[in-house]
Amino acid sequence: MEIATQYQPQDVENKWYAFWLEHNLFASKPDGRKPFSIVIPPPNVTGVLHMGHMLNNTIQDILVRRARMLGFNAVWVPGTDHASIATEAKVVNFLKEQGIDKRDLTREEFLKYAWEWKEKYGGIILKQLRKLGASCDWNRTKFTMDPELSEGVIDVFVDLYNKGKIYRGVRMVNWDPKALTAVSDEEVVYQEVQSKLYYVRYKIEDSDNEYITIATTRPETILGDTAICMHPEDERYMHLKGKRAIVPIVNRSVPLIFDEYVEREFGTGALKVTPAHDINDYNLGQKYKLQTINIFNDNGTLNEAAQFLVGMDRFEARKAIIPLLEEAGALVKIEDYVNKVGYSERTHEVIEPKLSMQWFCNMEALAKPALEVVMNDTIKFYPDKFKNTYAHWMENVKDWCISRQLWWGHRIPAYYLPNNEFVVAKNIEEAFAIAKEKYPELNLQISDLKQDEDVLDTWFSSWLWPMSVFDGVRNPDNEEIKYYYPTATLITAPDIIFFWVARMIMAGLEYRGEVPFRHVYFKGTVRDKLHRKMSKQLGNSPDPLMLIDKFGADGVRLGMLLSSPAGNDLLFDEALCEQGRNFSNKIWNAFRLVKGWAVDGSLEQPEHCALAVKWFKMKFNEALKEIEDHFLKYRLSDALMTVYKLMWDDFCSWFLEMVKPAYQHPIDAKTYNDIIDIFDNLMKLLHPFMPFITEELWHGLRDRGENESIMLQTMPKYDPALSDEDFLSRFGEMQRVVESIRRVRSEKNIAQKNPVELCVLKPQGDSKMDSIIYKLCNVSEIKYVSEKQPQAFTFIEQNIEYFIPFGQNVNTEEEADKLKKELEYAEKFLQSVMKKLSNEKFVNGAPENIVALERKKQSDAEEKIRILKEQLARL
RNA sequence: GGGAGCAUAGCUCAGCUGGUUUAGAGCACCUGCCUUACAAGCAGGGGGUCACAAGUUCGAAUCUUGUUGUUCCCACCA
Repeated sequence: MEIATQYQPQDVENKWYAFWLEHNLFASKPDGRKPFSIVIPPPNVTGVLHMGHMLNNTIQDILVRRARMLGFNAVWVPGTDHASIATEAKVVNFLKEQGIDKRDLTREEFLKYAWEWKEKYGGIILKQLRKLGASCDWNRTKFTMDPELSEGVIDVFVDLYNKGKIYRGVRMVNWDPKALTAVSDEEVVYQEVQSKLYYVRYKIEDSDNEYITIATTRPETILGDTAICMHPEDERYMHLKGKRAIVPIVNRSVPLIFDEYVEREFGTGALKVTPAHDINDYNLGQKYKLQTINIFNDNGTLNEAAQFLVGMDRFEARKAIIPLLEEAGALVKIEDYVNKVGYSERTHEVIEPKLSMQWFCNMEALAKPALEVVMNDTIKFYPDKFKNTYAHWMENVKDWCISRQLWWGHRIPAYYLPNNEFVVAKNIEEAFAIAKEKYPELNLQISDLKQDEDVLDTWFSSWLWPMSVFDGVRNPDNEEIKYYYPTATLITAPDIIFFWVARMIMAGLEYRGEVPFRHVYFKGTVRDKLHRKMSKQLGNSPDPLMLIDKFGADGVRLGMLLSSPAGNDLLFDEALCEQGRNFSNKIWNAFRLVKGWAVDGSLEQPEHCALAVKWFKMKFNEALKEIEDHFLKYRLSDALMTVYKLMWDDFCSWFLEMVKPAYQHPIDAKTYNDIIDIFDNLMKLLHPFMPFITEELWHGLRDRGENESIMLQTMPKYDPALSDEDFLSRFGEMQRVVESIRRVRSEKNIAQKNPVELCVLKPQGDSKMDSIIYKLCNVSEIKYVSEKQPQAFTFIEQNIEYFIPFGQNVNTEEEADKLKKELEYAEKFLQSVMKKLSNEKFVNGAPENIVALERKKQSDAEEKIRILKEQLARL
């Protein structure tokens, strides 16, 4: 059989993914087994795969594939999120490119375009996930605006409204003047910007020439000022109590108020108050019953109320107002200033605080039990440091603004009546029925009801995701939700802990009385190796599909995971994928080697092979224990590294070299079958990490049936009965002897093809272990001697002297130097041990076994020193 | 401004309730090898006063306190 020397992943990966789909191996239905479910954090329907998704979904796939092989009925539910702001913005831009303005469209027309756009471009990301090997049950693919999911969202809204948890009210909200919608506090990102601080003086009313100077970063809002505020204990302004000032340009008389909110040290200690356009000013306005003058239109231009610069954009107005202030003699000075400005996360537009009528969800009652389940570890966070962050937010939770002034999303099921009242109901018919009963005097027609124009915040559907994908909101007693809920593990990023994780917990407890997941694994941010976030502007974000093309999906999966402890950032470097690819190739070649051997059934199994098999099985078993422990703690990188070393070092470098038959010689059947068994188990162990190559090689190892897959095999399990400490330690000693012989060969330039003799200063040895030394080291003879050997390279293992005689060629000086170094080391070591042992307090105070250990160290070191000194003397 | 985390080899990280030699891994690096599975490889090697200081202890990378540096979260002083 011809097998290429280099592994070519492309064909293999496509072949097996198609095979898995064809045989429906990702599909799951409730049955008698224990469930293991994961719901995908739904990516934006318009999104394309980036490195963050790669990491996140690799982790999910590993957990799901492993669970399947551990005998769970595992399901991974895929889907996408409608992402109202992001998607609507994309559709608006798309239409603009075609010369269509959203404002010229009706809601229905726009939504028709949006759906068309979604059908055409949406869900690309799910196709891309297949390249990664994601074992999602694709038949279950959900979209947050699917009819049944939407129905659930509306049900929840109506229910919370009826419970009094949802209310409508005027509040200061974060307004995005580009998207023309309110956004939640969590969707605002603050950035430091270089700006200016303007000092402006206001004339004191009824005074000759008295002024008060304030400092502001937003002079254009002067047009909406309705007060000046100072600290009540500020000596400089005491005399102004009870007076009024004149706002420049508009010449409005406003009161001077005093409140402790003002920071005396900042600026002049006097603050202009614009209740309509600043959250703090708004609070002052409420407290002192100030007039509120809204000078902005929704798109951020100045309106009639401003009187001046009407129609101008807020940033233009900020410049244009300067000459007006100068003209009025009000501008005192301008300073450079660095301040923080809030931007909309989605549109990157500067947020404008705005008073508006919005819908809110009261969080207090929902938050309480949700905090508790995390604090008492009903839900476990990995790493658990995020409990702090979570607790802090939950304890200070504020009401959630859930309305968005958009069209793409779940429309709020509130229906307004001609008398300005409204009713909340699942649909217009129900609303009509309620309204008729409530207001018989209105003689209502159904056409009198006008539905609220706003849609719900995207997270108001996402928070139901672990329930809604199993239709558990609409239909809470169905078999699926009862079987799969709660899900096993949520894999997500810490930056959406409040947006999403916290709210899913609230919704789960509210609607099922049960947590939505047992564990939450927080992955880190994927950054480049210079610790910068991946971004389009920097161009430091590699295209995942190109990486897969270059290194294979298995290689990339490994690359993602090689350095990614939970909660730590992943510093991505293509070199990691290269390492993954190299590992694929290593496995591939191990396979080539094994498959290249001829098997001779008549041969006896040699001693060294029997021993090697015994050793590897034990080693494998030890590794299983370690790996199981790592998985329990979600230390996936460590689990992977354990498998990696088991495969590369123990299996390839040691085991295969030990059992490898001489060139063009056949191997005995017993050993061969053991090797195939071992290889088989290694593939199973590796499969969750590298699904493709393991499936390929698993099929290559033995004749498999047409429908067989490694996915359906049982994961090997740690067996405590198999471990034999004594054997492993004797084997380890032998390995160290082998390494020492190699070191001598390397240092003395003795080629592997030249056989050497090994003399051991010891009455007798372990012939079994010796058989391996013969096999690995090209040793012509191992002699047990009672005399030290002259003219030989020497080394010491476990205080036994070994000699490799080499005639006259020994450079005594060099050997002596080496021995001196070793001696020096041993003496220093002995000193440190003696320091401890000569300390009476240590000998009396420390536990016996620790002291005994130190005494053992002492005698070992003394013995070694004695041997070294003898050797030196002989030289 | 408030809070949390981190600081161990060139890089990324392990190191569990203090004691298994004088602190480990992977990558990178250096030396020698195209040896018959793999140069995407093999064999060998070098590299760290565990951020700093003090304390607790017979004993500290590990516990306490302080200092410095760094990251993240929350708040949002015009």
